[in-house]
Amino acid sequence: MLLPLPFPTALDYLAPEGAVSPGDLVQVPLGKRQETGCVWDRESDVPADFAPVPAREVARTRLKPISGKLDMPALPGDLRRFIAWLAAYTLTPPGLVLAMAIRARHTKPPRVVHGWVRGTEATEGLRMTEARQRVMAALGPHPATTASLAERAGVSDAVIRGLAAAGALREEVVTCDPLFGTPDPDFDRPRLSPEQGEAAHELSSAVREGGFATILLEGVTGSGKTEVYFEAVAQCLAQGRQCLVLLPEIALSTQWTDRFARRFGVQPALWHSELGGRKKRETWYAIAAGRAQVVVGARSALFLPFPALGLVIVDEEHESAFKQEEGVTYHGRDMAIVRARLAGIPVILVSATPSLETLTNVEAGRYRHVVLHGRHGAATLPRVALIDMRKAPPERGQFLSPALLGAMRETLARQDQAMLFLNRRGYAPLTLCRSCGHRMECPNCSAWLVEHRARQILTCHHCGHHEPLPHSCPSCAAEASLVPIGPGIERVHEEVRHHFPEARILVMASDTLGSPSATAEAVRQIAAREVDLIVGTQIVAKGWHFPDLTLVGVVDADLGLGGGDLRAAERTVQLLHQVGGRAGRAEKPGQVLLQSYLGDHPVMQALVSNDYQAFMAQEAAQRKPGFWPPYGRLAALIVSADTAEAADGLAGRIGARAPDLPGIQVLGPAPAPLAILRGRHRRRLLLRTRRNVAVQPILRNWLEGLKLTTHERVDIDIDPISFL
DNA sequence: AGCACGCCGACT
DNA sequence: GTCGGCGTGCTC
Repeated sequence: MLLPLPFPTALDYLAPEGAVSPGDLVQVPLGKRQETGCVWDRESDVPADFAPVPAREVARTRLKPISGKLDMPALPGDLRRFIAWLAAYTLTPPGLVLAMAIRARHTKPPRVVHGWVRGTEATEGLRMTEARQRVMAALGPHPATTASLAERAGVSDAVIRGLAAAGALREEVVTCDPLFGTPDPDFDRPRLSPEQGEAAHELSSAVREGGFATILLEGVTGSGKTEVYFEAVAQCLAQGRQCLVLLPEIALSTQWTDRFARRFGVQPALWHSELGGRKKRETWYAIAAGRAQVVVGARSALFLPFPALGLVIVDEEHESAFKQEEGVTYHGRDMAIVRARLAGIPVILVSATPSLETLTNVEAGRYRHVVLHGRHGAATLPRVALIDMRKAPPERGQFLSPALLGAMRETLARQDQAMLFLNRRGYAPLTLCRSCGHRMECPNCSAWLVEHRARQILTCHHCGHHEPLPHSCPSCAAEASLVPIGPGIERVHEEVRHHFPEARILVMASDTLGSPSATAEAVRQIAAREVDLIVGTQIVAKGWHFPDLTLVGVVDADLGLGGGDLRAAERTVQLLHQVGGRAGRAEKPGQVLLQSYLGDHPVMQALVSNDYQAFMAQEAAQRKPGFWPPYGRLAALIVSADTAEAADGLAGRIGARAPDLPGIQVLGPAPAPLAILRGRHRRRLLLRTRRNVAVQPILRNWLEGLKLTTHERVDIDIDPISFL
């Protein structure tokens, strides 16, 4: 029995012969409380790959009996194997992974919806008033709820109750869940170009044949990748199987779901962490019952109990947002592949700028490759040009160069839209005292406080700490000496307003938009041409389609390159390519301008020449000799304690017993880039191995027998992405 | 995770 | 004397 608790192993319970089978959800006693657990069978549910902790035998006489079986669908075998596999791979207690799979469902089954159908009693003997006749006429072949029937017939529910009491209406459970319509694979078949058709055929064939396969669908922004993989979804539906589509930020994806609805006639089921309460529970049950056939979700959707999963799609596979950093750390894209392998079904990775990991797997023949070369319809790729900020800098205290301002002016004069991109929220990233040099820093983290001028506060983007913007320097008490250094999106907005007072400007940032519906409204306004200029952070880079947008200006193209992150260059190219892809998606040609002080940097050269392949070849050549991913494996140990001394002490203890074996290296301990986070002092060690070495047994040996006090912690991050 | 147990300081 | 802080260990 696996319980959703951080135990190292499953526990044993007594059950009458044949009463429960693997996957069943049951109530069991634990100490003096009751817990929900999942029946786990040792043979098939525990993977051999990473040598997990063996279960300890408990004397038969001490075993407690299960309290009872819950009336809900069992977790399918492939999901159970996935849970066990992921737990072993990430060195997480399996119960915590199980918790992710059953947390949403709670113990209560969803409310049963009843509806009315024609009853057994004839209506002859009844006084058929006009209202009653309307109700009988409004009845359809499917059960209708009281509310919907009353509305259709234009009567109150009293009329329905009267008819029910007389036997003219009969109550039935509503089987066709109105929340999850049935997608129709033939609802609106698109006209595909020959190239698209061929790609769609290849993907559909993989679905038809079944079996595990990983396929990379690569195509420039606007090449119609979505339409193409929709054909694989259609094939999956035609076979009566379920399909899971993972998107990096699902809450923002109304344009995606609308597109789905136009193609398949109904909205897909949505799954993300903001989904709450009843909706979440009902979605979970609809998926478990097979009524929800297509699920679009964030990475957490990987833990849903699909009884008949036939296809997994990972859109924007290169996105680092797929990596879960808190709690159980796992990479959504990689685990999607594992899920598909364990279920024996194909998985399609989709991107305009695939990750080096994926490209390497393609090259090694582990993944298949389907490429779309052309932009759809009349659209052409945007022209990318560099603005050398060393030669033609902006005015002092400003951030937009004359060249960019000129291009914006021309664009607006043509009645087109322009967009400025800066991946930094707030007004200014640093507030500095001019008289003593004091920097405004977070009391809990080693990070600068970011000014948010609209709210008159300084805030930490790592822990949420915020304080009012002071009038005098807290260090030297000088008055009016604090100055903002560097641009944030609010400051760029101010500058744009100054230069274009007549323009309708929209600011798009995750904190100014807040809810998904606000985002959807902003996107609608842009698409409907109700704004002229957009100033935005990362959020504008998503796959939006803005037909009148012809200019994209990147305010600080160098921004992502600092910080010594392994993937900084790769990520910058991917992000800026994606942002640039917003320009010129319809008939009008698009233009992208990059403001940079590092014009010779390979990243800028790759963007200007639009040669992603050459750039990635160069990236590969840099990572290969040092066995950096994907040519080797990494695992990070984040050591934390409540004082710097304690953190150093623990890091030293761990460092001193670091494994010394051929083919593996330990880097550190070193202060983590965010040496203090939420008041905890952090140190970092990095384990690097050859690709064919499993890091899990090494880590297990290394940390075995390590005694930690309550204030000390060691967090393991297998395949780390972020280096914070 | 929750909960009990047990060991120390500070209180009606 | 006991109340309650938290650090430690266990739950089939």
